[in-house]
Amino acid sequence: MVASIEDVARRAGVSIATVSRALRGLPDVAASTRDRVLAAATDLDYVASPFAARLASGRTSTVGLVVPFVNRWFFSEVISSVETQLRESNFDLLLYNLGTEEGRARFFAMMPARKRVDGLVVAGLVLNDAEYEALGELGLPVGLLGLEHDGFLSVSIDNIAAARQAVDHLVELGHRRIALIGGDSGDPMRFTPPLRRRDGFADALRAVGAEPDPQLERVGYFTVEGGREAARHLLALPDRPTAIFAESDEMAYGAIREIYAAGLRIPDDVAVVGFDDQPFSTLMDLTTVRQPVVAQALDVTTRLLASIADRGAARASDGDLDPPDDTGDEHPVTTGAVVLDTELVVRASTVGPTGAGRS
Amino acid sequence: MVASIEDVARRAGVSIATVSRALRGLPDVAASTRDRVLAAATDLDYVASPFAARLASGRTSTVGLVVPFVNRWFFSEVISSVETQLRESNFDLLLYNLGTEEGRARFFAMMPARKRVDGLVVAGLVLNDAEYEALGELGLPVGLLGLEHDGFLSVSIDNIAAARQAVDHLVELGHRRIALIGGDSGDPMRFTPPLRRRDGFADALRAVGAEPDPQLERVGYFTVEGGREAARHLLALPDRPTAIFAESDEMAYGAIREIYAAGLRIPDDVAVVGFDDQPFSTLMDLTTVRQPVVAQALDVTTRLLASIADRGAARASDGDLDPPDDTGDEHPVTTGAVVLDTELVVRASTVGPTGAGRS
DNA sequence: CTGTTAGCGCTTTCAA
DNA sequence: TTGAAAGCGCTAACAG
Repeated sequence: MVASIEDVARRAGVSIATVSRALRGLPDVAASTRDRVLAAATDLDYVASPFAARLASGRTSTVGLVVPFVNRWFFSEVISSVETQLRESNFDLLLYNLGTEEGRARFFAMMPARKRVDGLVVAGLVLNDAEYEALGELGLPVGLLGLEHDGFLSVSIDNIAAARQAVDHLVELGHRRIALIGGDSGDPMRFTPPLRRRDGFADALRAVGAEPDPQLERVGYFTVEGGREAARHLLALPDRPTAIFAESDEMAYGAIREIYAAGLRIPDDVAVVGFDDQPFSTLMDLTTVRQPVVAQALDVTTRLLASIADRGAARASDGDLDPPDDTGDEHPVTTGAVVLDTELVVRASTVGPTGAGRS
Repeated sequence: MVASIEDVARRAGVSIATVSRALRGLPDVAASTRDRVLAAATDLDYVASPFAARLASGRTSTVGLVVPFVNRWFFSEVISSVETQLRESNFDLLLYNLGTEEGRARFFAMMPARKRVDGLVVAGLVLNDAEYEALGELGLPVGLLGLEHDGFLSVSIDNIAAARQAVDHLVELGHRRIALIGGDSGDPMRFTPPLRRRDGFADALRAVGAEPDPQLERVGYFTVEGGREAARHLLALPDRPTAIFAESDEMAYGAIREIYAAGLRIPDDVAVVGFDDQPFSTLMDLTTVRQPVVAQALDVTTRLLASIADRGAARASDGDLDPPDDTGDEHPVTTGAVVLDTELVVRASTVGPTGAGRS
C-alpha cells in the first residue's frame, strides 16, 4: 500500500539505483533526471524505509543518548539540545534512561544500543572501569558530557575552578565559616562528577588560611529535600556558618527554605551560593555558578557527528592514495577533552537586599 | 567481525530459521535444541540486528513520543515514564521534540516517524484538524496524552473539574475577588489543553453568584516570568484581588514572588493556588491541584502497546475462523478516552501561616 | 551519467 | 520439530 523505491523508479522511468542516488543528493545525477525523480517521489508521497537503508548501508543514522535521569534540569536541557541538533542532521535520537542501578547494570550488560546506533553520548554518569571498557568494546564513537576519560572525546566544566569561583566570592565578602552541602560520594547511581566541587571549596578556604571544618560539610544528595535536611543541621550548630555553598541549585533552594524557616535573614545572617543556574534561581535570588549546559551538549554532539562522519569516510576510502597529513588514527577535532568556562552570577542571596520583599 | 545469525546456526548445528525461532522464544522448538542455540548465542555474544529483523518482519518495536518541550516538568515526567515502560517491553523510544512552530510544521509535513515506529504517543499538544488528519493517515495506533479526540485512544484529566477544585477551595475560604492567570489562547505552539481551566474557574465563581471580572484575567504564558508580569498588573489594580488562581504552578511561583515584592503577605493579603503540583510547590508552600502525570503516561503507553500487539495479532490471523465476539474494528481496552482524577493539595499559600518563616 | 546485480541479516511461508 | 528458500527495501560496487 505504501510506495517503495520501485514505484518511484517506474514512475520516473529510471532504475532504482538512480532513484536512490537522486534522493540522497549524490553527485553524478543529471539535473533533469533528479527533478523527475523528485517529482515522482513527491507524487507518491515516498520516503525511504530507514531500516532497509540501514541494513544495506550499515549506517544507522541514529545516536544513543544515555542519561541517569530525564526529569532533572541538567539532563532535560541536555536531551533537548541534543535532540534538536540531531534532528537538524537527520539523525534519530534513541534515549536510554538508566534510572535505577539495575537499569544501569542491564544497560552495560546487554548494551541494547549495540547494532542500533552509530555513536553514543553519555551524559553525567561517573563510570567505573568495567563500564568504560564496555563502551570501548562497542567500537563506536562515544562522546562524554560532564566527565572525562582517556580515549573518549569529552566536554565538561572545570568543577574545581567553578567551585572556587563560588567560594572565592564568599571569601571576598568576608565569610570564613562557610559550610558545604555536597553530593554523596557513595551514591549508587554515581551521577556526580560534581564530587570535585568539594576540592574547589577547600582550595578557596585554604587560599585565605582557613581550614575547612568537617562539621560544616553535609551531604545533600543533590535534592531539595537533601538540601533542607543538611541546612537544618548546619543552622542548629552552636557556632553556625555565616555562609553556605551548595553543590547544586536544588540543594541551595532547600537551604534557603530552612534559613527562612529558622527566622534568619539572607544574606545578612546566612549567605547562600548554588551551582548550575537553573531558571528557578532567578526567582529565588540565588547567587550561583552558571554552567553552560546547551554549549556542552552542542559541543559533544557536533564532535560526535564529525567523528561518525570521519569514520564513514575512512571506511569508504580505506587505503586511498594521498591520505590526509595527519597519520594518527583520529581526526584532531573529534577527539580530546574540551573544558568550557563557568560564570559566577551574583544575586541577592549573597549581596543583599533580597528582592523577595522579605525586608 | 560481529557474529551474525549464521555463525550461531553453524555453532549450534542447526539452520538459521531454528536459531531465529529459538531466540525469539517461539513454540515448536525442542527444549534441547533451544538450549543449544542459546548457548551458542551466548558464546558468540550474539544479538540480532534490529534493522534486519525490522525489515523482514515489518515490526519496528519502536514507539515515537511527540512532545512540544522536553525541559518542562510535565513533559520530562512523561518522557521518563514512557521510556521506562517501553524499555520493559523491549521497545525503543524515538523522541520527537517539536520545539518550535517550524519544527512542528516539519514534523507534520514530513512525518519522519513514518515507517519507523509501530505507534505514536502525542503528549500535550493541541492539534488542529489537519494535524489530526495527518496522524490518522499514518495508519498507526496513536495515543494522546493530555488531550482527547475522536478515533484516538487518549488519557487526560478533566481540566474544568480540576480548576473548579482549586477555585471552589478559594471560594470556601471566602474569596470572591479571584484573579486568573492563564495560558494564551493564541499561543502559536498551542500546547495548552489547559485552556479549559478557565471554564472551571468561571463555573466556580458563578456557582456562588459571582461573575468573573475580565480585569482580573491575565495571560501568563505558562512561565514564571509570565506569571510575575501578570501578577504585577493584578496587584497594581485599584481594587486588587484577594486571591489568584494560576493555571500552572510555574505561573503561581511568579505570582508569589511579586506578592512578596509588593510587600504583601501570603495568604493574608493574597492567597495563591497553582496547578500541577510540581516538586517545587512543596518548597513554595503552594496550594495546588495535583495531576497524575505518571499515571497518565502509564495508561497511554500500556494501551498503545496493547493496540500494537492487537494489530499484529490481527494481521497474523487475518480472517481466522472463530473471531472474537466483538465485531467492531477495535479492541475495547485499546480505544476510548480515559479521564483520570485530580486532587487538591492544600498548603500554606491559601491556609496560613506560610512555613517559609516570613512572619 | 545510468543500469545491473549482489547482497545487508533477518523472518516467514512451505515442505519435509 | 526442523530446514530450504524467498523475500523485506534499500545501498554499493561494477559495468557500460
